[in-house]
Amino acid sequence: MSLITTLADIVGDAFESQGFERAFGEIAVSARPDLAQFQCNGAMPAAKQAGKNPRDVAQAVIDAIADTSPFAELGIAGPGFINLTLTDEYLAGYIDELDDACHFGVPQQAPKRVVVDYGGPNVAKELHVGHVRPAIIGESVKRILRALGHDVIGDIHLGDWGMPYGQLIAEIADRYPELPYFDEAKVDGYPSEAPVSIEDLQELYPLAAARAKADEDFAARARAAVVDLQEGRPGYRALWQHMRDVSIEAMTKVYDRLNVHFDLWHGESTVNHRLAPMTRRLFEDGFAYESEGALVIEVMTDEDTKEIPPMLLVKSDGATLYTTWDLATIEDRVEELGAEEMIYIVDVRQSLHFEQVFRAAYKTGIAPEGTVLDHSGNGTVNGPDGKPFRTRDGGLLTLRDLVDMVVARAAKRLEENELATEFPPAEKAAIAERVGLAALKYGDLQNHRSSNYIFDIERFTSFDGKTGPYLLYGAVRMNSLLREAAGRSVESGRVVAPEREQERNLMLQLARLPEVIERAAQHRAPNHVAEYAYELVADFSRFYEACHILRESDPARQASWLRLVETTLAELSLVLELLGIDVPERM
RNA sequence: GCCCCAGUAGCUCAGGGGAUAGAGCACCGGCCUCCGGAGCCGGGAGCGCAGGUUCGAAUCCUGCCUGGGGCACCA
Repeated sequence: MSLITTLADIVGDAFESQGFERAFGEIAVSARPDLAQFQCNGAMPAAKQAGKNPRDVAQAVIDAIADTSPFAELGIAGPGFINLTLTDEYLAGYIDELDDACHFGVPQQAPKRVVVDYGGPNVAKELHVGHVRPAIIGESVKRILRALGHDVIGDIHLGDWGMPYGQLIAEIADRYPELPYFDEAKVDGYPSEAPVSIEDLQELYPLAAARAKADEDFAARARAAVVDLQEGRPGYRALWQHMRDVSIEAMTKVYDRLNVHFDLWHGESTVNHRLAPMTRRLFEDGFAYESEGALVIEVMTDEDTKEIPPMLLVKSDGATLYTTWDLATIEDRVEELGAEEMIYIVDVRQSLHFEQVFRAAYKTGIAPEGTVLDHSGNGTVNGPDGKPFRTRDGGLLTLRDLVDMVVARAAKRLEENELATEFPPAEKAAIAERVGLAALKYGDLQNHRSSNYIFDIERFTSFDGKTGPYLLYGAVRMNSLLREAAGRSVESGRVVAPEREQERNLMLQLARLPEVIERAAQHRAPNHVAEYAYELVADFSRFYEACHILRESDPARQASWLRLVETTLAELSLVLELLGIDVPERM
């Protein structure tokens, strides 16, 4: 159990014994570390409720604490804050038991089946800077929920079923009419080799899209191709499958580099078989009705004071669209995956879309009561001008180029600082890769998920201050210290009561992980974990300066300090893993 | 026009109805006979405006100003 919930139990018991709800015993890290380590604010609302004096209530609660042995100090301050400070022995005892096996105090919750929907790139288009946030944040959210014991499935939810693929099919048909995919008499036996490479697709797609705008005849053929594709015309399906496969192969390379991994590579197309039965049922059950030739679902209720437009279910030309697919995907996740919770890490600008889809899902029973549907939107990466990031010529920066840029900058910095110079070139390159990615990821994750931030490569790759490289440096230094200790046959032992402030602060910091993870999970906001990683390393650095471990003459204290380093490294490793940041052995 | 989001230090950003609002960068000043100085210690400076709710508001509510985004047959 976490330290803070242990304390909340003790104080909650005391509240209860005085006739109050035990929830008033909630404990927080003190806002005034000069006065106490922890605080409880419950006496003030409790007194309010009972019509009593808050300081009297606080005193009564303190007097009612059954076992005061963990506390060095218990006091009242201000209007009725209960201040708590632990004995050093108690704190050391708690830290002594912290390890991987007990998840560093992180409570394991009743597992829920959760789907995290993140990534969402389109087939046939190269990943670009706009995909970096959902990828990094989604991966972290997935890992954070897993750390709490949930059963989490990460699904990339590819954009693979819309107009773009009709346009591409039409374009390819025009250019290479001799390909077997366009022979209507043929129904199988298509080549296993893709007729187009990912580079071809990336070149063809913008051309086809532009052509569809300018050439009505082409646009009509593209629309017809979409309908044929969705109805299962074998040649089109085969060609589409090639496009999908080569795209996945290309994006996997980039995602792997980012340490982003999906359990499912589902997409819009995955639920194609559900579309017709679902829309038919919704119409028959009276949920969907005709409006301006299209089929829509009313999602506004009597309680709404704001206008919310109906959700478009089927277009007037009979085709489905992304709302239909997203609704069917909810159905699929409930029925096939047993999902109880679906979290969408998708651009915040999609919020109206999700609002409509979620309302429709609840209203129609596609999402059973109690299902959590949550659009936890991400913000954008902006350029120095505060607008969404563009290359110098106004184009979109590809994700691959972005990663290359950051890694190259990291490599240059290593050189400038004459670091890792004696390592073999391959290791040096691997280190630059990790430093660059840590810089990129930490630069992203330290911001709140939903806020936009300015991408500043110089700042992110800087080796000073609150950056990814600083965290790696901390971890590597701990590793190096432990290696040195092992070389001198110095062994770790039981954690003993801290003597110095820096030692005590590090212990208190180590004890905070559980509530950090819970808060991050609750808000789907990895920046809380990112902030904690920095604080942990910073507290370690202070401890490291103040307590010279290898020179310490008292063997018990030395063993305790070494143990503290081991615990810190283990916890930091966990935290960096939650952020998706890889640590090199040395650097 | 309606709706959503944001406005916090010179810059980039955190911040959970609680006490004296925090970091990093930049700027100024210290610290290696010592485990990795990518470090540590110290310094100044801030919640868009106006009301309201509350014992207590950066946080909740209302209005205004500024910026960004979104408003069915693209995704």
